[in-house]
Amino acid sequence: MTQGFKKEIVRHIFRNLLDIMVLKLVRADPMWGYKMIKIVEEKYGIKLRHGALYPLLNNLERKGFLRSKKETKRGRVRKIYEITSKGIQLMDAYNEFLREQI
Amino acid sequence: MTQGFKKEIVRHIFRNLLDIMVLKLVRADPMWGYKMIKIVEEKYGIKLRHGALYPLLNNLERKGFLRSKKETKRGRVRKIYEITSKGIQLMDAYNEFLREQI
DNA sequence: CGTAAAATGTCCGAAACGTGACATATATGA
DNA sequence: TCATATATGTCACGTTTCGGACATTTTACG
Repeated sequence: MTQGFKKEIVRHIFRNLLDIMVLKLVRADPMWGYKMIKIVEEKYGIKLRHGALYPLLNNLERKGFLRSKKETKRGRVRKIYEITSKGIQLMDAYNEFLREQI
Repeated sequence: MTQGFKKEIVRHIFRNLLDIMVLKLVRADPMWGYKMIKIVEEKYGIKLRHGALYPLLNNLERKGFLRSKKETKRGRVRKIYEITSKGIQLMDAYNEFLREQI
């Protein structure tokens, strides 16, 4: 019954609430952009385009919801993002509102 | 604390999840577009533009999530929308997914 | 050595989208 | 009668957004 909409719902959410989903991912576990793409692909079957994700990440950092530090692991330079207290406040308020509404 | 984000969150949701919010309104109480505008304005302080709302409503009907019937009340022709079973299924699946995720 | 994967970045053209204007019809109250 | 409120619709224009391409660096593997 409900599973018929699953795919379009997941698509809808990653189209419209990508910023929220990114904050959620980073909050659960600090990580870098490339890893998000892999996780989202295997968990949800959605291919995030890095051409959209990286500018979004930089944007979220500029607005103070995320902070990043560069980490070099086996020669690979990664930008590890973690959520800021401002980001946590935003998410909590967002979740609260969604729960009330839905 | 969290109230600082309230306004931008409400804006964010009505920007990105307007279709979901419309389905929610109609599900709770069948109504016409103009009334939605009034309700959203007084409940959330958001001004929905009818130039965006009416095409959306027609779209949701075309996709089978809403159905409408014309009603004339004191000379005013209203298009009363009610949610279809398909619309209910979509909302239930959507809410379920959101709850899992958030 | 050459290819694929990891990792991030920018940018252009296309598509999607919202805003505000134009349009129409009736009712109400001053 | 005139303005305002109710009620819905379309459309052009500008903006925002998005996909795919271009670009670069290093590692891993055959």
